[in-house]
Amino acid sequence: MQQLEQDIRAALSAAIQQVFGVTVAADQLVIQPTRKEFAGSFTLVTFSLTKALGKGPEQIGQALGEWLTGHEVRISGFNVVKGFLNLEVADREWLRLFQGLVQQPEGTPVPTGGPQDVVVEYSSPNTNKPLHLGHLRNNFLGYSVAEILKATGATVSKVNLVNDRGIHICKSMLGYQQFGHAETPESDNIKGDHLVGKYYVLFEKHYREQVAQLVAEGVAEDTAKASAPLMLEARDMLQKWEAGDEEVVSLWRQMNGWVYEGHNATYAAIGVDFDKFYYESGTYLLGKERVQEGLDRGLFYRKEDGSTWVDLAAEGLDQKILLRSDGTSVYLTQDLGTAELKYADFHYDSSIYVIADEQNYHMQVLQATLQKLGKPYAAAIHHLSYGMVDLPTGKMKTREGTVVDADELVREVIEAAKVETLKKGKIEGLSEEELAQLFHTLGLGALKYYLLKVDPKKRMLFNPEESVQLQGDTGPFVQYTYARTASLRRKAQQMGIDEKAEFLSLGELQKAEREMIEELARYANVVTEAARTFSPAIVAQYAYDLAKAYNRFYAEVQVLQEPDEAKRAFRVALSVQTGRAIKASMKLLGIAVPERM
RNA sequence: GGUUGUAUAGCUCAAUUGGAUAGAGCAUCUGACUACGAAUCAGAAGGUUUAAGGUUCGACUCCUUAUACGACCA
Repeated sequence: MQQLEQDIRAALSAAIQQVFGVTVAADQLVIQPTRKEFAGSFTLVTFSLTKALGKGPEQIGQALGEWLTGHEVRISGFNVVKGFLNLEVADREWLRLFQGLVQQPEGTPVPTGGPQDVVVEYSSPNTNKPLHLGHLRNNFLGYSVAEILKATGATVSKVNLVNDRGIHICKSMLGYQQFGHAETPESDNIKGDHLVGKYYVLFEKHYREQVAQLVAEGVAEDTAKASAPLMLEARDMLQKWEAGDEEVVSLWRQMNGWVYEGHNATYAAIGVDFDKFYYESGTYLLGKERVQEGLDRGLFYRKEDGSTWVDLAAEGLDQKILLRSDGTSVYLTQDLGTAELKYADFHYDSSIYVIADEQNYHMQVLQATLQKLGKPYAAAIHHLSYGMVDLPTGKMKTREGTVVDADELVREVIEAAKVETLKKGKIEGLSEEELAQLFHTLGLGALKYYLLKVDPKKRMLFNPEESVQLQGDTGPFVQYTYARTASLRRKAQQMGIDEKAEFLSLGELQKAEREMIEELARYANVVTEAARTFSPAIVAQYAYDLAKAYNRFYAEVQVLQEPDEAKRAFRVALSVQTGRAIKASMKLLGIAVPERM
């Protein structure tokens, strides 16, 4: 398709030269897909040529259309509507294109000229609580973008930067010490991340009570927050941690271990993985060294209180603190260290950070600071900024207990898929294990598709009822369509139909067939665009379009009942190829497709 | 206060980056299973693209101002 469009551009450019004696570069022509209501596949917008050619838009369209049908065999017809020249591509050309797709081995990369060595950092959880709905959008996005970039032929490394240190981690540790009873995930049969999260919440609860108490006694709120006993203890614990206090570090290890186990179980359930883990406890010291380097080279400066700052006013940003007056590090400090480690490990030409848009400013500061330090890898940093997930009731808030837990949500979508699938009753003969697998595939398919179909940049609304729906623009709709093609293929094989027959001499195509080929041929464009914009939403939209087009095709033409042998084989091949394309597209979203459902 | 993002059908989202009569799904209504999977298909209805100006052959898209909601930085 990309090739065909280029050829048409070149032919149009030649036509303009021949007919009007004017040179217009092929890539300057405005070409777009023809709208459904008109005949044709490619449309030249002739408005933009009127000045250069000194003619009216209809006149230009008519002249170019006539020349092209006379000189380019692949163009079989044309029509002109106002400033639009609609070009019809010959059926033989569509069949040739289709033949090419059928013969292409699975997983053939789509070269885009984009980066070749990419690091995608995503997930990046705190080790004081379980994953929630917001993390799910992040994880699905990160995984999917990595898959999309792989499809362009790039080498992609997925990394997870674990936020395993800092005051918030101390809070859950302190909560456990003070309000816990030495329980373990085993003793209470609870996932480790949930156990730790419970004590983080308990800490916050008691801490708020202390603050409220102080405020009631007449203390100013800010002072109360800073001087509540629990906060003082947490700070004390953080200092002990930084000093390597044995008892504190050992508790830290134990509780983080529980969280890792819990998070890993969630990762396994949602089907995401990582090539490498980084831990902030392992990068903040390197970050401090970089701050010192900047200080030595006069790029950063110290204030009277001993804190270290970088001045990014020249870059349109503010002054930003790098080290506190007591010498402890801030987020930015450790991010400097992590960036350096990642580059040392992977020598990337593109480094993607999947982080919510609330950190837009922070990411600008990080990149500008690295640039100030003259780090060669700074320019390759790209912040894949995505919008937060809202609930019908508003924002998710820990305080108000409105946070949607990831593990629970996954259980719910699987259960919903199970209920609906059993209701349909089309799955006899599957074993218990196969059924469990199927419900998982469908439940996660619904959830992933729901979270990925929205433009990542945009804030989105999570509606629990809609997220488990199976009809319309949903993951299971696409999965269902795949299962249809698979079912049809099984029957065709039983009938001995050759799905790899020769189709070039088939003659005229039906509208539904032609549209199906056009959709299939778009795949490379879709991958290119999705990779360029880091947008799984484009792939989701495409998977939906494929499914929609196939179901229309399926309703309009007969496949196995078609009496003409050549046509029958062609339609089977079209179905098989559609199945392949759906499977490949869904794979880019991290979604599996079932053979039956 | 400063910076910044968003605003499209009742609801959730699209719109090939300035092109044709702004498209889908959900919800509502109508039709299609003794044809290959009805988790489907066909159709109806639903819009002053937040408001007001501007730029041009042409604006949901670009510019200005205002309003609403969000985020970040003090």
